[in-house]
Amino acid sequence: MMIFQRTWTNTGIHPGHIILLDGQMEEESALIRIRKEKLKEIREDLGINPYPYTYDVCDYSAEIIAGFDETRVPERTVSIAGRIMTIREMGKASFCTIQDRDGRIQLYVALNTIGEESYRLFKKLDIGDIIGVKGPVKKTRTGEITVFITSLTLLAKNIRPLPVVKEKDGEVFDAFADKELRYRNRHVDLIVTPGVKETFLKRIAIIRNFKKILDAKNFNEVETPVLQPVYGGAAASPFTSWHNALDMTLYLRISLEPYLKRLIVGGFDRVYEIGKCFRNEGIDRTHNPEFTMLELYQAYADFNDMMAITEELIEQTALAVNGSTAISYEGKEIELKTPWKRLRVTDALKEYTGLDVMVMSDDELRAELEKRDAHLKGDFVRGLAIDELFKVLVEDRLIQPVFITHHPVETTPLCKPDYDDERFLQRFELFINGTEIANAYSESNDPVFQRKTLYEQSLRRAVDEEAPPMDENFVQAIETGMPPTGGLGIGIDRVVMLLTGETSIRDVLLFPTMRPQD
RNA sequence: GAGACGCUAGCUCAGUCGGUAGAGCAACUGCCUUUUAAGCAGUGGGUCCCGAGUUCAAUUCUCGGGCGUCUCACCA
Repeated sequence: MMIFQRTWTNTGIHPGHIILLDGQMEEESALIRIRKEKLKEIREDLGINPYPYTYDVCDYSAEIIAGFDETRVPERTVSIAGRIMTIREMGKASFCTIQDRDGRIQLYVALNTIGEESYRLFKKLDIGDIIGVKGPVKKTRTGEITVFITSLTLLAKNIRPLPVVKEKDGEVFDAFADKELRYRNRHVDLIVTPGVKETFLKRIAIIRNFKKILDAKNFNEVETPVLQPVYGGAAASPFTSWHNALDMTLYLRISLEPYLKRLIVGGFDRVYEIGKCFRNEGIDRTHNPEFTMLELYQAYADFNDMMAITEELIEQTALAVNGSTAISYEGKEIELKTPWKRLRVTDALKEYTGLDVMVMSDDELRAELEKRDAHLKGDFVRGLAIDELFKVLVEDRLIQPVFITHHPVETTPLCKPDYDDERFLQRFELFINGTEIANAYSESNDPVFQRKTLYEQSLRRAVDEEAPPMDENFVQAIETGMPPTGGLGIGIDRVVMLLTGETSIRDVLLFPTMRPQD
């Protein structure tokens, strides 16, 4: 949309301009002007309110078509509302297609059936208008199930024309293709682009199914603060805000973890939250500044239990929304059937690169990093070097689901070390299609250890600005006594991408973050 | 953060080796009572993203800016 700033010699509003909310004016296109004139004619000449209050919707397109019975006499009469998507006018009779909640259905509008008054109204209608109609359902000569309307009610007049997308035999013509326009005008995209609404319905179904599974396991869904005086639970740059009355800085959360663990301490044995997290970092195909995480915590459980839950959530949800565990993504065939392979970080490195980091010296690790042009933030730390080598050399080769386990202890302060080798953690990350989908720990609950590691992590802020600051209240919660706990985080957007076949996170977010246009 | 590409009518796109632009759909007028990318005849519609420079002349060339898309690097 182009915005023009003009000054007018008189103070009157030029009739050819629309005032925008910010006081600027948009030059009005002829298309909008003509539709506003029709609006006036509908009100004044026909005496019809183009924006009435309700309509008695009794039927929906998909159900009418699915339930059609050709032998039924007399025909079934329906009452349906929707948006006009096509109009084919033939003098004293017309066909049009409306789109409702579930899909599209054709209407037949004949002068001698609906009468002169209604036909005059019909002739003033445009693609994009919302109407309510009643009438019997019949098949046309060419076999299309059609409502032969006997009653027409205008429910909302459109004055901003929609892109006209046509379809024949599954082929789409004049698609609303400009991705920028689609993201900025998602309401239009949802109306005119085939498949978009279905993608978001699938997203809704995925989240609903996750909740169903967790609720059945007696997890309690909770809500924790988005605005936090101290952020933590991940290594990331936060968004910063300011509370006027409290005269203090508040951060938008970067993870759900710190408050969910307080609830475990408080006696909720099983909690989860599905909510937005915010990270002030770059935007690309797989990253949006705000994104949705599932985090769950289960008392008296460890990372093995989290693996079982992860497998169940993903496999069952794939079956629920796709009817299959096999998915095709970017031309790759991925099989989500459980159980999934489990591989230690160090074994994965050995398997995919031949490097046996268990026997390599620090200097050898350093040399390997340099060879890949990979760099650590701050001083050399052996565990971080191993983790970095894994990220650079192995991650994107993990196409089939695999639990990568036992990361070096230096990668996070929030996880318990493993029983028999304290250099490694009881942690896993789930990789599918080269992307981290989930991350889980046997959560650290040793308060002395926790205070020490979080303090050490806060010191890393000197070399790594993404290291979170010390969270005293969180440590005190752990000092109160947290039961042994398994914790799991799943990137919802990435799961949705995987299960819908979308390759850009923006195509699974209704309203991706966009820069303002001017 | 780096590179490539794009921005022309409401939408999808042509085009101008520098002389202010076209098509299809949409719109408007007329015809048409079973069409379906309906059809036929006609009409209108554009600060060619913004700014500067070069030039008699810039939508086109050069530079700068804006916004976006894609790829690469980093964080989930």
